[in-house]
Amino acid sequence: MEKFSSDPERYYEVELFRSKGFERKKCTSCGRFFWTLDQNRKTCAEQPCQQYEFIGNPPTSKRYDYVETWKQVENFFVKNGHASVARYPVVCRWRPDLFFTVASIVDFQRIEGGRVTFQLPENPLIVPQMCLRFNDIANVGVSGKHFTSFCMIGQHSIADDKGYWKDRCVELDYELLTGPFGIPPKEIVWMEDVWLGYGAFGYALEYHVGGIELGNAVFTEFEGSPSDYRTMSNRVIDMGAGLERFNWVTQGTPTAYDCAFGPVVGQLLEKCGVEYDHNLFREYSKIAGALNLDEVADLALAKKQVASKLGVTQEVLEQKVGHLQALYAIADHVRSLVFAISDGGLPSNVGGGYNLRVILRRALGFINKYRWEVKLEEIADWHIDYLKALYPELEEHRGDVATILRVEQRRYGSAEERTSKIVETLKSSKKAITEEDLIMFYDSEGITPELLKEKGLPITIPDDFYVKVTEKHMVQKPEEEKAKFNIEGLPPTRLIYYEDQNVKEFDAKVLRLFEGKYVVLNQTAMFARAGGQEPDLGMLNGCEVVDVSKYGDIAIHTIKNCNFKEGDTVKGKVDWHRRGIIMRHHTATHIVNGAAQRYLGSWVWQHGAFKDIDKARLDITHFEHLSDKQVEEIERLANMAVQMNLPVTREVLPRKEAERKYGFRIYQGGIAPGNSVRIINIKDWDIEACGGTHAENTGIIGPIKITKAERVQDGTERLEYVAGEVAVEYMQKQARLISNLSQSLGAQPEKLVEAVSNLSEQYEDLRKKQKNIAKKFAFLMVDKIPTSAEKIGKILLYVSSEEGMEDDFYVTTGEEAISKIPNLVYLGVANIDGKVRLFIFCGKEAQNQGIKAGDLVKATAKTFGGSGGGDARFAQGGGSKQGDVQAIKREALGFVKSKIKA
RNA sequence: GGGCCGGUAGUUCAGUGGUAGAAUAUCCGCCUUGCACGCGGAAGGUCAGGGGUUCGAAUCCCCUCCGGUCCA
Repeated sequence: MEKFSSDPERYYEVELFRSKGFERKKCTSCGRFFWTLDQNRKTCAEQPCQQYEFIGNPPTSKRYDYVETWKQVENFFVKNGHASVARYPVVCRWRPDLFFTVASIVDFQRIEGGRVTFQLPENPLIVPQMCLRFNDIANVGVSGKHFTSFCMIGQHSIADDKGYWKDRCVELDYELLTGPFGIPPKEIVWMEDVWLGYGAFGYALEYHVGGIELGNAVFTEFEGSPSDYRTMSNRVIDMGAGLERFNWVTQGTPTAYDCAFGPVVGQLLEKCGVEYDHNLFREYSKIAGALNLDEVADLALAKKQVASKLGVTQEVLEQKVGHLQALYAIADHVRSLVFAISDGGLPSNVGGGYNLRVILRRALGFINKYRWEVKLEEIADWHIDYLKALYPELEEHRGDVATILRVEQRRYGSAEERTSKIVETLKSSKKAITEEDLIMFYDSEGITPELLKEKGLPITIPDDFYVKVTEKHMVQKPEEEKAKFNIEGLPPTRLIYYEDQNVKEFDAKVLRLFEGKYVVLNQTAMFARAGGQEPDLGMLNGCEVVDVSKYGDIAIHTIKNCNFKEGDTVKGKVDWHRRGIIMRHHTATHIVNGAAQRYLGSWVWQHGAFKDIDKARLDITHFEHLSDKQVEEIERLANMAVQMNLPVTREVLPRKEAERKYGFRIYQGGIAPGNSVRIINIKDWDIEACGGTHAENTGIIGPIKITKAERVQDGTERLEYVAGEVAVEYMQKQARLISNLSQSLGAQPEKLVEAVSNLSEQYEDLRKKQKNIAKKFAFLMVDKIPTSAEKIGKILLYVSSEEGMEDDFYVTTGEEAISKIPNLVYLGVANIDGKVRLFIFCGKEAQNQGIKAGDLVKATAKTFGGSGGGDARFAQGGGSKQGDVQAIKREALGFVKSKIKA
């Protein structure tokens, strides 16, 4: 910042400032530099140095609604030589470091190897880019200006012969404000700023009107970081302005929400029966706008102050304002969800899906709290009705958005139910709730301590509660070091398989040999591991190739027993059988993806894929675990695509053309680097950007058999399948399994299920009968005991070992016997399978004599080297050898005698 | 991607290595003109699945499956 501000002529003084006579000033309050035409202005235009002045008093000469506001901006820039391009998806699949598109410039950044390049499909251009940001959720609905989704007016230009640089940029923005929007020039303040982006940065001029920042023109001139940078060959204008704010300034409504959501706020007010006290709210929002909730230490105190300034009680304010803020937040959250779901985002508990679930549940939480009768899909419909004029693609996804919202509302319902059950259990339990409990409930059940307190549980919330939770999640992960080769100066490997997929043999020059086994060639026909496809193998000069992978543009072959040196020419031979299998698996992957999207819905995207020789797998985004029936249906569709023998074509297109022609659906595999993309097109079935080897038509793939479907994480289902000869082998193996099973059960294959369930039924039945008989037998035995037991003083000792009787018998007999004969000591000895189990019961009277079953079992178990335990009344033990009943009896006799004497 | 919690009767759950339980629903009986309630009784279990440790596992360990949830 200092660097740029210390040289304003070089960086900030654009032509417009000179020609119009803008003055550079330093804010008397915060010290920032700004440019203005207003001679009397002393402070900068940003809060807290300046309050909003446009509320109820818009500085523009025109009033536009949200969509119209964009039309005005668009017309202006198109008239001035810009191409207007359609928005990019809000789910940011082309950037590895982002879940969501957070700024318009993100559309045009491609990141490879930590470096960023800018690619504009047109130059210059503008784009109404919907952006999602989840870093300030608590302020949404409250501050009047925070959104989780907003439209960034992106004005981008590369400073070459077609585009322009900062002078023209600022001139255009100034004309936009003063022209179509009719803002008096004196109202516009430009503030000096810097902006650091991913791998590039520049200085910037923010423009403010009426106390609010409308846009920020970043002049991205340097790449690298401020400590280590160089000037870019293609400097980029990155001007981003908030459509919501432009719209707001033209309307001067109490909050940006009142205008930015078109008719939706009105529809919500009506549906929920909420009263809107315009006067109160206008005054409130002027004050509240100055509050950033994150920065206010004592929220309650701040609210109290606001209330007293407005001359109402805090309760009235809370009530009137609370309803409205909740409605605004709901409108915002649902709009974000409409865009996210339309673009392939799914609420879940992982990745960006988590952000979506958070706002979804926040919206539902408000609806619940105020007991409003409104469904999210209804609100989504209102948004779509309004926004389709600007974003017609939303209409196509209306049904899918509703489906996902319904699923999530159901989930929320069951989560609520679960929570209240846990709260009830906690309330009725007498145990004190510890701090660890609180952390556990939050961490694993999602129940906040605030909620527990709210529900009336007597707990104290530690101040550092969330800090502790965060600490629990702190784990450092070991960084894996990749084998590095010095490939500097080597030319990119010519990849023959991209020119002619049918080359099986080739000659190549050995450019470099690392450690005698890593070979770099000038060209290769062996596919190098990429995009989840395992590499081709084969032979180089008769040496076995065990791996081929890519380091940047260079393919490295790993070989065994090298017999050549650098500079040699070698003969390469591709393992064609392996190639054929992997190729079938790869094309099958595209087919299954297409089948899943067709059958399940448009929210299905590839989340990852892997194509190997023995199997292939595809992870898709879907909100629930697939049933067997669904899997079968996908399998049926996939095989249908095979039987239709669809042609599979490959073409390499410039990125912008590919995107225009096929849309963003082509990015199933994630990031496709480079200026051009290779499109694999299975006619009328599936189109993806892909660098793999593919069959030329679907017919040669042969059968596709899905072998497994599992939920790898919330919102992601993994399908595993095999194709071609691997599928045939798989099916044969299955058939063999069934045949073996049916032979060993002696049942026809068709009757297997019936046979097994009969068997288990019979087993259950027998078990019950056996238990019953043992019980009856036990009662008979009890009657025999008094006559056949050994008598030692007042004590009766009875040792029982019945052929074939199991645990149940002895337990029942013993239990029954001591209840009838209080002076009985009962020993049951079960010798089964070379092991022994021992059950000992002591009647009341025997216990009074000091005979404890627990002690007796330990003493008698010694005779067979076993052990055991129990209480005075009942004990059990055993050993891993057979027990000698006579020895046990002798030991027991001795034990009883010793106790009686004592 | 990194964690954490859970899976026991139809249902909701208790059960810290020693005979698998409660509540509720079900069935039978009693009470009642009838219903609700009440009383008594019965039936209901692969303790998610597999392996291990142990004389003995719902309980401890490992793996798998299913569900939930937090963080980035």
